[in-house]
Amino acid sequence: MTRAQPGNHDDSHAVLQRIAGYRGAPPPGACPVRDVLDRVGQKWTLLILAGLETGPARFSALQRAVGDISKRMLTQTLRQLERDGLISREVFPTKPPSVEYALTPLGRSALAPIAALMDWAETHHDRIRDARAAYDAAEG
Amino acid sequence: MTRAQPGNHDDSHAVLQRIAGYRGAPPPGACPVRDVLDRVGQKWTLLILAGLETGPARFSALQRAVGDISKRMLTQTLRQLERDGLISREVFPTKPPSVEYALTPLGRSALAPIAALMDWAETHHDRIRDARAAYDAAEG
DNA sequence: CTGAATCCGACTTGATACTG
DNA sequence: CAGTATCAAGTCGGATTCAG
Repeated sequence: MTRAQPGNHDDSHAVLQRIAGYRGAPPPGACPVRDVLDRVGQKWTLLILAGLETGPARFSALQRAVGDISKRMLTQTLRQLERDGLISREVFPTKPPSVEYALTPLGRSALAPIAALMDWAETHHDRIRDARAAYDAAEG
Repeated sequence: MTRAQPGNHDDSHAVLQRIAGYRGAPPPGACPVRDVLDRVGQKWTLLILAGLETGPARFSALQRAVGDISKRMLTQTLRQLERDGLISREVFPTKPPSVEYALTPLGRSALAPIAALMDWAETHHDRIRDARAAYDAAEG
Protein backbone atom coordinates (compact mmCIF):
# COMPACT_ATOMS: atom_id res chain seq x y z
CA MET A 1 0.00 0.00 0.00
CA THR A 2 1.02 3.52 -0.60
CA ARG A 3 -0.19 4.80 2.70
CA ALA A 4 2.30 6.79 4.67
CA GLN A 5 4.34 4.81 7.10
CA PRO A 6 3.53 6.44 10.42
CA GLY A 7 7.18 6.80 11.20
CA ASN A 8 8.01 8.39 7.89
CA HIS A 9 8.72 12.01 8.44
CA ASP A 10 8.30 13.25 4.90
CA ASP A 11 4.93 11.67 4.37
CA SER A 12 3.75 12.94 7.69
CA HIS A 13 4.29 16.45 6.51
CA ALA A 14 2.44 15.93 3.28
CA VAL A 15 -0.56 14.61 5.12
CA LEU A 16 -0.48 17.33 7.75
CA GLN A 17 -0.39 20.04 5.15
CA ARG A 18 -3.53 18.75 3.58
CA ILE A 19 -5.75 19.74 6.46
CA ALA A 20 -4.83 23.39 6.01
CA GLY A 21 -6.98 23.37 2.90
CA TYR A 22 -10.06 22.69 4.98
CA ARG A 23 -9.84 25.84 7.07
CA GLY A 24 -12.93 27.93 6.90
CA ALA A 25 -15.02 25.06 5.53
CA PRO A 26 -17.97 24.87 7.91
CA PRO A 27 -20.16 22.22 6.23
CA PRO A 28 -19.88 19.00 8.21
CA GLY A 29 -18.40 16.14 6.30
CA ALA A 30 -16.26 18.56 4.34
CA CYS A 31 -13.27 17.58 6.40
CA PRO A 32 -13.06 13.87 7.06
CA VAL A 33 -10.01 14.47 9.18
CA ARG A 34 -11.78 16.78 11.60
CA ASP A 35 -14.61 14.35 11.57
CA VAL A 36 -12.60 11.34 12.60
CA LEU A 37 -10.43 13.23 15.04
CA ASP A 38 -13.45 14.63 16.81
CA ARG A 39 -14.79 11.15 17.24
CA VAL A 40 -11.48 9.85 18.51
CA GLY A 41 -11.29 12.70 20.95
CA GLN A 42 -14.62 11.84 22.48
CA LYS A 43 -14.42 10.54 25.95
CA TRP A 44 -15.57 6.97 25.52
CA THR A 45 -14.89 6.04 21.92
CA LEU A 46 -11.51 4.47 22.46
CA LEU A 47 -12.51 2.58 25.56
CA ILE A 48 -15.39 1.02 23.67
CA LEU A 49 -13.27 0.09 20.69
CA ALA A 50 -10.77 -1.42 23.09
CA GLY A 51 -13.55 -3.32 24.79
CA LEU A 52 -14.67 -4.81 21.52
CA GLU A 53 -11.20 -5.64 20.36
CA THR A 54 -11.11 -9.11 21.81
CA GLY A 55 -14.44 -10.03 20.29
CA PRO A 56 -18.16 -9.24 20.23
CA ALA A 57 -19.75 -8.12 23.45
CA ARG A 58 -23.22 -7.41 24.76
CA PHE A 59 -24.42 -4.09 26.06
CA SER A 60 -23.99 -4.88 29.72
CA ALA A 61 -20.71 -6.66 29.26
CA LEU A 62 -19.42 -3.62 27.45
CA GLN A 63 -20.61 -1.35 30.19
CA ARG A 64 -18.81 -3.42 32.76
CA ALA A 65 -15.67 -3.58 30.63
CA VAL A 66 -15.48 0.15 30.12
CA GLY A 67 -16.03 0.86 33.77
CA ASP A 68 -17.80 4.01 34.84
CA ILE A 69 -19.71 4.81 31.68
CA SER A 70 -23.40 5.54 31.96
CA LYS A 71 -25.96 3.78 29.81
CA ARG A 72 -26.72 7.06 28.16
CA MET A 73 -23.17 7.62 26.96
CA LEU A 74 -22.63 3.99 26.08
CA THR A 75 -25.70 3.99 23.88
CA GLN A 76 -24.82 7.29 22.31
CA THR A 77 -21.25 6.40 21.50
CA LEU A 78 -22.27 2.98 20.27
CA ARG A 79 -24.76 4.60 17.90
CA GLN A 80 -22.17 6.94 16.50
CA LEU A 81 -19.71 4.15 15.91
CA GLU A 82 -22.40 2.07 14.31
CA ARG A 83 -23.41 4.93 12.06
CA ASP A 84 -19.81 5.36 11.00
CA GLY A 85 -19.63 1.68 10.15
CA LEU A 86 -16.94 0.93 12.72
CA ILE A 87 -19.06 -1.48 14.71
CA SER A 88 -22.03 -3.71 13.99
CA ARG A 89 -25.12 -4.25 16.08
CA GLU A 90 -27.08 -7.49 16.11
CA VAL A 91 -30.26 -8.01 18.07
CA PHE A 92 -31.12 -11.48 19.34
CA PRO A 93 -34.86 -11.89 19.98
CA THR A 94 -34.30 -13.94 23.10
CA LYS A 95 -36.68 -13.76 26.02
CA PRO A 96 -34.72 -11.07 27.74
CA PRO A 97 -33.57 -9.31 24.60
CA SER A 98 -29.85 -9.20 24.05
CA VAL A 99 -27.79 -7.15 21.65
CA GLU A 100 -24.31 -7.93 20.52
CA TYR A 101 -21.83 -5.38 19.28
CA ALA A 102 -18.72 -6.20 17.28
CA LEU A 103 -16.00 -4.44 15.38
CA THR A 104 -16.39 -4.36 11.63
CA PRO A 105 -13.33 -4.78 9.41
CA LEU A 106 -13.36 -1.02 9.02
CA GLY A 107 -13.43 -0.58 12.76
CA ARG A 108 -10.63 -3.03 13.19
CA SER A 109 -8.53 -1.21 10.64
CA ALA A 110 -8.81 1.93 12.73
CA LEU A 111 -7.13 0.29 15.68
CA ALA A 112 -3.66 0.45 14.17
CA PRO A 113 -3.35 4.23 13.75
CA ILE A 114 -5.10 4.79 17.05
CA ALA A 115 -2.65 2.48 18.72
CA ALA A 116 0.19 4.41 17.12
CA LEU A 117 -1.05 7.59 18.71
CA MET A 118 -1.50 5.95 22.08
CA ASP A 119 1.94 4.53 21.76
CA TRP A 120 3.34 8.00 21.19
CA ALA A 121 1.43 9.20 24.23
CA GLU A 122 2.91 6.51 26.43
CA THR A 123 6.39 7.03 25.10
CA HIS A 124 6.39 10.76 25.68
CA HIS A 125 4.03 11.29 28.58
CA ASP A 126 6.86 11.67 31.06
CA ARG A 127 8.36 14.37 28.90
CA ILE A 128 4.98 16.09 28.78
CA ARG A 129 4.63 15.82 32.52
CA ASP A 130 8.01 17.43 32.96
CA ALA A 131 7.10 20.22 30.58
CA ARG A 132 3.90 20.89 32.48
CA ALA A 133 5.65 20.91 35.82
CA ALA A 134 8.21 23.38 34.51
CA TYR A 135 5.52 25.57 32.97
CA ASP A 136 3.40 25.57 36.10
CA ALA A 137 6.40 26.29 38.30
CA ALA A 138 7.32 29.26 36.14
CA GLU A 139 3.95 30.98 35.80
CA GLY A 140 1.70 28.86 38.05
CA MET B 1 12.75 -0.48 22.60
CA THR B 2 9.76 -2.71 22.39
CA ARG B 3 7.37 -0.09 21.20
CA ALA B 4 4.67 -1.30 18.89
CA GLN B 5 5.13 -0.73 15.23
CA PRO B 6 2.08 1.32 14.32
CA GLY B 7 1.25 -0.92 11.43
CA ASN B 8 1.77 -4.12 13.34
CA HIS B 9 -1.55 -5.66 14.08
CA ASP B 10 -0.52 -7.77 17.03
CA ASP B 11 1.24 -4.95 18.80
CA SER B 12 -1.67 -2.67 18.12
CA HIS B 13 -3.80 -4.97 20.17
CA ALA B 14 -1.36 -4.98 23.01
CA VAL B 15 -1.35 -1.21 23.11
CA LEU B 16 -5.11 -0.97 22.88
CA GLN B 17 -5.58 -3.38 25.70
CA ARG B 18 -3.44 -1.25 27.93
CA ILE B 19 -5.96 1.53 28.16
CA ALA B 20 -8.50 -0.83 29.69
CA GLY B 21 -6.42 -0.74 32.85
CA TYR B 22 -7.16 2.94 33.26
CA ARG B 23 -10.91 2.56 33.47
CA GLY B 24 -12.32 4.01 36.60
CA ALA B 25 -9.18 6.04 37.32
CA PRO B 26 -10.45 9.61 37.77
CA PRO B 27 -7.28 11.48 38.82
CA PRO B 28 -6.06 13.56 35.88
CA GLY B 29 -2.66 12.61 34.60
CA ALA B 30 -3.31 9.04 35.62
CA CYS B 31 -3.91 8.12 32.00
CA PRO B 32 -1.48 9.75 29.59
CA VAL B 33 -3.40 8.23 26.74
CA ARG B 34 -6.67 9.92 27.66
CA ASP B 35 -4.70 13.04 28.23
CA VAL B 36 -3.12 13.16 24.83
CA LEU B 37 -6.19 11.97 23.01
CA ASP B 38 -8.32 14.63 24.62
CA ARG B 39 -5.89 17.26 23.44
CA VAL B 40 -5.81 15.83 19.93
CA GLY B 41 -9.57 15.80 19.87
CA GLN B 42 -9.80 19.48 20.66
CA LYS B 43 -11.07 21.53 17.84
CA TRP B 44 -8.05 23.63 16.98
CA THR B 45 -5.02 21.70 18.17
CA LEU B 46 -4.28 19.97 14.91
CA LEU B 47 -4.85 23.03 12.76
CA ILE B 48 -2.35 24.94 14.85
CA LEU B 49 0.24 22.19 14.76
CA ALA B 50 -0.24 22.03 11.03
CA GLY B 51 0.15 25.77 10.79
CA LEU B 52 3.46 25.62 12.61
CA GLU B 53 4.74 22.67 10.68
CA THR B 54 6.43 24.69 7.96
CA GLY B 55 8.20 26.88 10.46
CA PRO B 56 7.75 29.44 13.25
CA ALA B 57 4.82 31.82 12.97
CA ARG B 58 3.54 34.89 14.76
CA PHE B 59 0.21 35.12 16.49
CA SER B 60 -1.63 36.89 13.70
CA ALA B 61 -0.05 34.82 10.99
CA LEU B 62 -1.21 31.75 12.81
CA GLN B 63 -4.69 33.12 13.16
CA ARG B 64 -4.87 33.80 9.47
CA ALA B 65 -3.44 30.39 8.63
CA VAL B 66 -5.94 28.50 10.76
CA GLY B 67 -8.87 30.43 9.40
CA ASP B 68 -11.89 31.12 11.55
CA ILE B 69 -10.38 30.73 14.96
CA SER B 70 -11.01 33.46 17.52
CA LYS B 71 -8.17 35.09 19.40
CA ARG B 72 -9.51 33.60 22.55
CA MET B 73 -9.32 30.03 21.32
CA LEU B 74 -6.01 30.57 19.59
CA THR B 75 -4.47 31.89 22.79
CA GLN B 76 -5.96 29.13 24.85
CA THR B 77 -4.86 26.31 22.59
CA LEU B 78 -1.44 27.84 22.18
CA ARG B 79 -1.04 27.98 25.94
CA GLN B 80 -1.98 24.35 26.34
CA LEU B 81 0.44 23.24 23.68
CA GLU B 82 3.15 25.37 25.22
CA ARG B 83 2.46 23.91 28.62
CA ASP B 84 2.72 20.41 27.22
CA GLY B 85 6.06 21.29 25.68
CA LEU B 86 4.87 20.77 22.12
CA ILE B 87 5.46 24.35 21.03
CA SER B 88 7.72 27.18 22.16
CA ARG B 89 6.85 30.83 22.60
CA GLU B 90 9.34 33.64 22.12
CA VAL B 91 8.55 37.29 22.72
CA PHE B 92 10.39 39.93 20.73
CA PRO B 93 10.40 43.32 22.49
CA THR B 94 9.91 45.25 19.26
CA LYS B 95 7.92 48.49 19.15
CA PRO B 96 4.71 46.72 18.32
CA PRO B 97 5.37 43.59 20.34
CA SER B 98 5.57 40.39 18.35
CA VAL B 99 5.52 36.81 19.53
CA GLU B 100 6.73 33.84 17.61
CA TYR B 101 5.54 30.31 18.10
CA ALA B 102 7.37 27.23 16.90
CA LEU B 103 7.21 23.47 17.20
CA THR B 104 9.60 21.89 19.66
CA PRO B 105 11.27 18.58 18.83
CA LEU B 106 8.67 16.93 21.02
CA GLY B 107 5.91 18.65 19.12
CA ARG B 108 7.42 17.65 15.84
CA SER B 109 7.63 14.04 16.97
CA ALA B 110 3.89 14.08 17.54
CA LEU B 111 3.20 14.88 13.93
CA ALA B 112 3.99 11.37 12.72
CA PRO B 113 1.36 9.43 14.69
CA ILE B 114 -1.14 12.22 14.15
CA ALA B 115 -0.50 12.07 10.46
CA ALA B 116 -1.02 8.32 10.54
CA LEU B 117 -4.44 8.82 12.02
CA MET B 118 -5.33 11.53 9.53
CA ASP B 119 -4.10 9.29 6.78
CA TRP B 120 -6.45 6.58 7.95
CA ALA B 121 -9.25 9.11 7.99
CA GLU B 122 -8.59 10.16 4.44
CA THR B 123 -8.21 6.63 3.23
CA HIS B 124 -11.50 5.48 4.71
CA HIS B 125 -13.67 8.55 4.80
CA ASP B 126 -15.62 7.55 1.73
CA ARG B 127 -16.41 4.26 3.38
CA ILE B 128 -17.54 6.11 6.47
CA ARG B 129 -19.68 8.41 4.38
CA ASP B 130 -21.33 5.44 2.76
CA ALA B 131 -21.96 3.82 6.11
CA ARG B 132 -23.56 6.99 7.41
CA ALA B 133 -25.73 7.39 4.36
CA ALA B 134 -26.91 3.81 4.70
CA TYR B 135 -27.57 4.22 8.40
CA ASP B 136 -29.47 7.46 7.95
CA ALA B 137 -31.50 6.05 5.10
CA ALA B 138 -32.49 3.07 7.21
CA GLU B 139 -33.51 4.81 10.42
CA GLY B 140 -33.35 8.48 9.45
C1' DC C 1 -31.68 -6.77 29.36
C1' DT C 2 -31.42 -2.89 26.35
C1' DG C 3 -32.37 1.05 25.66
C1' DA C 4 -35.27 5.96 25.19
C1' DA C 5 -36.58 10.34 27.44
C1' DT C 6 -35.94 14.00 30.46
C1' DC C 7 -33.64 17.20 33.54
C1' DC C 8 -29.71 19.59 34.89
C1' DG C 9 -25.03 21.01 35.93
C1' DA C 10 -20.29 21.57 34.01
C1' DC C 11 -17.48 22.55 30.52
C1' DT C 12 -16.49 24.52 25.70
C1' DT C 13 -16.67 27.93 22.26
C1' DG C 14 -17.55 32.27 20.27
C1' DA C 15 -18.46 37.43 20.06
C1' DT C 16 -17.32 41.57 21.76
C1' DA C 17 -14.87 45.01 23.96
C1' DC C 18 -10.84 46.63 26.33
C1' DT C 19 -5.51 46.93 27.47
C1' DG C 20 -0.26 47.31 27.08
C1' DC D 1 0.33 43.33 17.58
C1' DA D 2 -0.88 40.28 21.09
C1' DG D 3 -3.39 39.34 24.16
C1' DT D 4 -7.17 39.66 28.52
C1' DA D 5 -11.96 40.02 30.43
C1' DT D 6 -16.60 39.29 30.26
C1' DC D 7 -20.82 37.48 28.78
C1' DA D 8 -23.98 34.55 26.01
C1' DA D 9 -24.83 30.25 23.66
C1' DG D 10 -24.15 25.63 22.70
C1' DT D 11 -22.55 21.06 23.85
C1' DC D 12 -21.25 17.21 26.82
C1' DG D 13 -22.02 14.10 30.30
C1' DG D 14 -24.37 12.06 34.40
C1' DA D 15 -28.44 10.71 37.16
C1' DT D 16 -32.87 9.35 37.06
C1' DT D 17 -36.93 7.49 35.35
C1' DC D 18 -39.67 4.88 32.18
C1' DA D 19 -40.57 1.29 28.41
C1' DG D 20 -40.32 -2.88 25.22
